[in-house]
Amino acid sequence: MTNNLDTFFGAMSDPTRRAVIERLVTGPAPVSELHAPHDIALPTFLRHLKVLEDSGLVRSEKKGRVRTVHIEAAPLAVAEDWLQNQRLIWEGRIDRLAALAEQIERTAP
Amino acid sequence: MTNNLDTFFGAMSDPTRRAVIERLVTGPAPVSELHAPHDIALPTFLRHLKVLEDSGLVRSEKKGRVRTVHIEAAPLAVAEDWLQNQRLIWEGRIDRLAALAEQIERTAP
DNA sequence: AAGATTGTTAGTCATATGGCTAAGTAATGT
DNA sequence: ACATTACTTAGCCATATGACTAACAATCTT
Repeated sequence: MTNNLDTFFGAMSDPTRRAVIERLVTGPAPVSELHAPHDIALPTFLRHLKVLEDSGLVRSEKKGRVRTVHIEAAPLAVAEDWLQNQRLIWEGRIDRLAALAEQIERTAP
Repeated sequence: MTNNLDTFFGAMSDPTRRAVIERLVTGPAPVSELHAPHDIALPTFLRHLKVLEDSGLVRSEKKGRVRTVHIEAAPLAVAEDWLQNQRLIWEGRIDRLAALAEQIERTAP
């Protein structure tokens, strides 16, 4: 499997798509409503939605002629965890450096 | 300003670049060491580094013939915050739904 | 000084990405 | 039935992205 994070970060690297996510965390919406604030052609917008759906960030169901889109929050959490992890490792390193500095302080005051 | 998150997420959407970040959170390293584990040509790898540097995730200094690269953790934190924010909004919505359900329960038991 | 290391620059190539228009389909409103 | 709404599909275009080789430059090492 080509890492999940690939498609996630790829999906989030576009402002239109991030805006859609920002909208969807407040609740599901039909395609037309999601499209409205964006000044791009509908087909172009639909392909952004497809990217989001392919990345697993979003799902949709069609009822009648309306397709309703909703967010799938899990991938957000996965990415958040990854970032947090990196930060913790990095901070741990800082802590280690601080500890080392302190140790040097004690050894050679 | 074209959102900071654009270049950040774009930078993180590539596995090679994420691997570099994962390595760099444990401490700075010269280009050659960063390149070693990756089975791609050096020039190709250098362009990945440039993407990371352009996105502000990484900086580097050259001393003699060795260029040492180190991470800039702030962008990681910014992205983590953004994701956390989205999650909180989403969870807030869940809470509101739960509250609504509870309210309905009480109204019509 | 000669050779090995460690990048760097330049140029090519294939594919992916983000945008468009035009035309089509399936529901729904009148 | 007909028009309108709400997507869908198909196809085109320009630019960006990720990979390569070849050749160059600047340090060490010996």
